[in-house]
Amino acid sequence: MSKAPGAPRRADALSKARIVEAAIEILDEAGDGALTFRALASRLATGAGAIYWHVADKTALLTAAASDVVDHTLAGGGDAASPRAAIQAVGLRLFDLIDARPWVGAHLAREPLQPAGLAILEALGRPLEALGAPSRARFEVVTALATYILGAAAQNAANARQGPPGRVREDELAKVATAWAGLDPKRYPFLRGIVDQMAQHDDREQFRAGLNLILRGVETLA
Amino acid sequence: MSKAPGAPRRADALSKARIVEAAIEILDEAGDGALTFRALASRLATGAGAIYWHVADKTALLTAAASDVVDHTLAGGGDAASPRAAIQAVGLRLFDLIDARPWVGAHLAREPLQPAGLAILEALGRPLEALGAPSRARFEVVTALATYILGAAAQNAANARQGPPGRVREDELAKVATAWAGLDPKRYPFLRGIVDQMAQHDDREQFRAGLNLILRGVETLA
DNA sequence: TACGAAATGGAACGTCGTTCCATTCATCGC
DNA sequence: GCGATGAATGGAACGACGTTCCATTTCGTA
Repeated sequence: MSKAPGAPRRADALSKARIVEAAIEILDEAGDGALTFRALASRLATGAGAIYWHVADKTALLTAAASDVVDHTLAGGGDAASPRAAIQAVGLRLFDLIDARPWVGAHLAREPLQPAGLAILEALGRPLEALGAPSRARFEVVTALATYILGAAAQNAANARQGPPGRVREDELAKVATAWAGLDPKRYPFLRGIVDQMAQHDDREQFRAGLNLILRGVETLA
Repeated sequence: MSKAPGAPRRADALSKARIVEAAIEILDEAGDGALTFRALASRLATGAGAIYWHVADKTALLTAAASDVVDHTLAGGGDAASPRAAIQAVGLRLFDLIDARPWVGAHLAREPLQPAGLAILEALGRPLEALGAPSRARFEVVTALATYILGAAAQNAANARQGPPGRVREDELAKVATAWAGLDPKRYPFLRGIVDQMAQHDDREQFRAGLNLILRGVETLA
């Protein structure tokens, strides 16, 4: 009687959307390593095999999950005062997203050409011509921005992998700082010289500074 | 009688150096996914358990392998005409290394603070003060450079993962280009506009262009 | 020559992604 | 109304992996 061929078999029927939603919950609660087809099946009260009817494999699952949260993050952008501010805003929004959900950064760095990656390129590229970048350099400039942002994402995700429990970032920094301080001064004079800056730096500010460096470089092209 | 406690039991005795060497061979020949403790044991004509006497785990093995090839690559640097040329040379040497051995890029992006990562920061940092970067910004500048370089490394490694057989890079680009051309013009106007640049770009030139953007930005700080 | 520690290598464990397949259920032609 | 068809399900099973365990061998030393 019902015309929809996809009429649900039960109220809580499986669907790609529901699977991705559950996957995101697991990733947010317990991180990268906790996303398992068994854990996912358990949370959805089904078998692991059933999931494969809706999702090709684990990579596709992570791609869909990353695309979901990235699209949502990028959509939240109001209009900025200047093209430069617009690009900064996109970068910082992505930084904050990956700071909160490191698994996005890890996956994005591993598979850059997924839908989420395209959305990032598009969001970065729009304000670009207004910034004054010559049109023939646009490809090089967006990819440079994306490379930097995704690189920072990967490293942030790597940092987050060791110490998940909350306020231990300072301890981690202190540990790295003492490790650097113990380095051979003959082989690592430069690192020894910036130990203090390293110990006191703020990740978000560091990211913003690097982004500004690229933007300054772009402005010299105009 | 012999004073060395570590005297080899046989001529082809196991050692960390020999294990790392064999691991590098496997990685170079068959890529990331082929490095297995079983495959490694088979190549060394021993058991998987014996390897653990010399190496803590797989991460440590990859870290040692990456450190080996990165140190070797960085050591090959002659003196450059200018500090700017020196930094460009370090970047391009690393790009070529990772282009030839994508597994290095994949591991470096996943674990940035290993010995290899420190060597990269040191190599980038030395020419920096001569470039005119204010000393209080040195930390931000090196990490920005390293973030960009390691980001490009990760993406290059990701590209290499799909099509290992030699001269198919052009085909890959063409495939991505037609995919972009088929994108919804309403949602992706910018990407549609740079499809041609994307189809014709050269990876190494693109990398160099992004590096130059950052270096220009640094020079505005002086 | 006998002993203890370094070193070895193969078996075994637990977990993962994925495949397979018997079974269920809603739909559609008769 | 009623089987037939195919979408959808879920649990068992497969093969491979990283890692652990342990019986055994080998060597320096007493």
